[in-house]
Amino acid sequence: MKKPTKERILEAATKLFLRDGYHATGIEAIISEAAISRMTLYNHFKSKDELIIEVLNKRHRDWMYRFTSFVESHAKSPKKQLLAIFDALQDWFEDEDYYGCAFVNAAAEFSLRDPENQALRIAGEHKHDLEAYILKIAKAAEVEDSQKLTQQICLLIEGAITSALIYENSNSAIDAKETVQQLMNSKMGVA
Amino acid sequence: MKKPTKERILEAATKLFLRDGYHATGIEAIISEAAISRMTLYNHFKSKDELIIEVLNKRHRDWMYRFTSFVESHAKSPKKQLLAIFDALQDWFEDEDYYGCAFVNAAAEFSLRDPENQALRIAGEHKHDLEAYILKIAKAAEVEDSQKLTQQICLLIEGAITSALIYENSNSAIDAKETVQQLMNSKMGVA
DNA sequence: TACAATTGATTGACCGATCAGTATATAATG
DNA sequence: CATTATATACTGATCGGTCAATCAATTGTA
Repeated sequence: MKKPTKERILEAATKLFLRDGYHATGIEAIISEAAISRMTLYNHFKSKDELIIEVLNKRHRDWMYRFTSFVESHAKSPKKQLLAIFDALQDWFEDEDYYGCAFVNAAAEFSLRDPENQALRIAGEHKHDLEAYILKIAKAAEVEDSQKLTQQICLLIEGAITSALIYENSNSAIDAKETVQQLMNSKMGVA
Repeated sequence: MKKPTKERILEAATKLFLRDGYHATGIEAIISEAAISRMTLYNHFKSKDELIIEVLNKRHRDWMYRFTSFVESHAKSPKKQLLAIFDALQDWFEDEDYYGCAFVNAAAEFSLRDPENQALRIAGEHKHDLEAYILKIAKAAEVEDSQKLTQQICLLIEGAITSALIYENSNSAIDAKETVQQLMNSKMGVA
């Protein structure tokens, strides 16, 4: 086995949490998927909750890296990067094991009444970081209202993520991209 | 007690499933919330799975009724109704017990690998019905491309639902509304 | 009006299965 | 030999679901 045990556990857990849900995935399933034994898992993580937290933290790093790498390698000018965002999403949605956003799913599954919940905190931070990244590009693109455009792009990103999952709309990323294009072309005109 | 027992159970289950999640909500919590005993629940529903299905079916009816009623009572012309959609969302988001969309949450929680899963089927049907309703209005509004506008509105609806939950953005519905307004004003112009 | 019979809803005790987590013993590694 | 990781068996708690007894209300009969 090449990969460190801890990494194997994290990858197995990530796959199952995404595919089957956080609550529905038991310890048994994780150790089976990672091909390790029970105590090995508890040697690396002190509880399932902590495993969930580490999975989400790692997912945040991995996802942001993949996302930003795609955007910056597929487009050079900030304006084109704003559109390339949706090519990155399209690339993601085409994964055979696309099961939605780990953070949106976590927000759906963990009770929002618990403000102490770490998973929810990480989910919020993830979306915040994503928004900050887009705002940075939007400002570099020198669009009319970078703040507003960023909000609109974020809305469309979230919409595309959900639509790709539930509507089984394989074009949601493309639809969102065209919409952003249309918004950037329009000279504004709120009623 | 005025309300029928079955209805009380459905309301209690709906509240808890939404707030705490489908898996995390146990039978014990439901019968406690509904102030009934265990067998009373199983007398009305043969299993938790069936209860979930009935909750979702009822939620679909109730949600669509509230949504369409709001839209149609707050705007008369189809064009204005397309914008009133987001006022309806805003109204929904302001519920003190807004915990996201029951169907999006269900899709997040139940394994998408199981194509037989009833909950996922209902979630898909719900979104399909919602889209059909919007398309009907869009056609009546005689916009340039009603099909495309409908897709865009659906993307923005889903985005607003998620953003209201995770970003804790209380303006997501308003942002989405302004975006639709901007899209309707723009004379198109894809690159 | 009286009273028993029937029926349907409700209850608390209980079932096996499975949950997250642990104790202990063994095997591998330096 | 010392240390670390692994495997097996087990814990108490909780899961969804069931059973048999009981309660309440209604009905039939006189």
